[in-house]
Amino acid sequence: MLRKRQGAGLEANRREDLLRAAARLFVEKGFAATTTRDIAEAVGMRSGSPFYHFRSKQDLLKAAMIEGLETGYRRLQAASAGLVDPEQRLRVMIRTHLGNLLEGDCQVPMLLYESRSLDAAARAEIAAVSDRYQAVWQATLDELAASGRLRSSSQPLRLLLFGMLNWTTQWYRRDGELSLDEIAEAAADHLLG
Amino acid sequence: MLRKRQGAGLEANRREDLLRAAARLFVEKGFAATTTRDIAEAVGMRSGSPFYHFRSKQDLLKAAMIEGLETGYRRLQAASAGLVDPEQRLRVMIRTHLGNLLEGDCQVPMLLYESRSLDAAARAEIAAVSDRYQAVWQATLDELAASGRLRSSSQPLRLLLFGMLNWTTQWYRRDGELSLDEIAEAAADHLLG
DNA sequence: CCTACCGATCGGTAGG
DNA sequence: CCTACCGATCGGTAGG
Repeated sequence: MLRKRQGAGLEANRREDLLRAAARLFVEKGFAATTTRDIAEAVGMRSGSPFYHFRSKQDLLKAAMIEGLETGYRRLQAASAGLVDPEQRLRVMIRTHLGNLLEGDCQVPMLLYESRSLDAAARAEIAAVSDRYQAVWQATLDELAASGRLRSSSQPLRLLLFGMLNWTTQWYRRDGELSLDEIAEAAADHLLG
Repeated sequence: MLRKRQGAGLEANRREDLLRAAARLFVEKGFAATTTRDIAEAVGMRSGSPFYHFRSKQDLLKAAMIEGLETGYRRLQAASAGLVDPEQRLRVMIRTHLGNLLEGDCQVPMLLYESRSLDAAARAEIAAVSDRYQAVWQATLDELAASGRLRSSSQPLRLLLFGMLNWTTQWYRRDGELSLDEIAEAAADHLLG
């Protein structure tokens, strides 16, 4: 019984290893340019072994995306749920989102771009998780718009805001001049009055 | 002589056809997921024929990127060069950039993302063309900052601005609610006071 | 620009 | 999770 539980735990660990390696490689080289052999090698397996844990390469992508999104969602909730003032909450959310993007080893929005490689069913599953993430933002932006602390309607604003933040994955460098705190502040300042 | 010139013209046309098809497919499916056979088929050629015009698949990507960037650069210059007021110029540049991104059939910034598939020499060539494009923006943003019409330093701002604009390729729909004019205005308003 | 083709690679599977 | 393998596909070339 104990051995059985331990076995299942180890197996789950290997699955996690594969997911992390896959996410990193998919972001780095793109889904199509990453081979399942690359992923296997990254975790010290032989070429056929990933298929013991995942049915297909697409399945690996789907699982990596969903896990990345859910981790980000949990972090966002944990950081912002207690904040009553919507402006302060937005600032914390922006900083948390940048952390989700740039402090981990998997840049989810760039991964999301790869959903073109999935079938409609998988894309729908991912869109559902992604929508939850968006909804948290929309609620706070609506709150700010209602109290007059945003100039314009809040839906196009959400899209422009996500653009500012998500595009950082294209130019941010850990050893660059700007810290995440500074970027977060600049983005928030340009949004709020 | 006339026939010769005509022949060269037709050949150049086929080359252009290949470039346009390649750019569209590379954006749509990604570089690695697009086969040279896809590109050949898109212009009615057989699988080996693209290699009469281009040495390799990478060469096609490089040429498509450079041409896209140069076309965009020309449009940007043509639209903005005559404008003296920097604020008005910035607004026109924003609108023109959105046109470059979303009115053509090749979304250059998303193509730029594929430069990871090129070698260092090709990447450097592309970076040089891209830098010229950026420099036009930086000059106008500096001018605005110097005259106090921008809140913060203008270099991080340029990056955030490009994020707002380039990310539109991820959500903009031609038949959606927002027009390019409206998006351009919203972006400009959130940048300027 | 086409025909015919090659060598390499890749996702995935059977069987243990 | 490994070994051994298959069928398909792909970038690219020779020769015309």
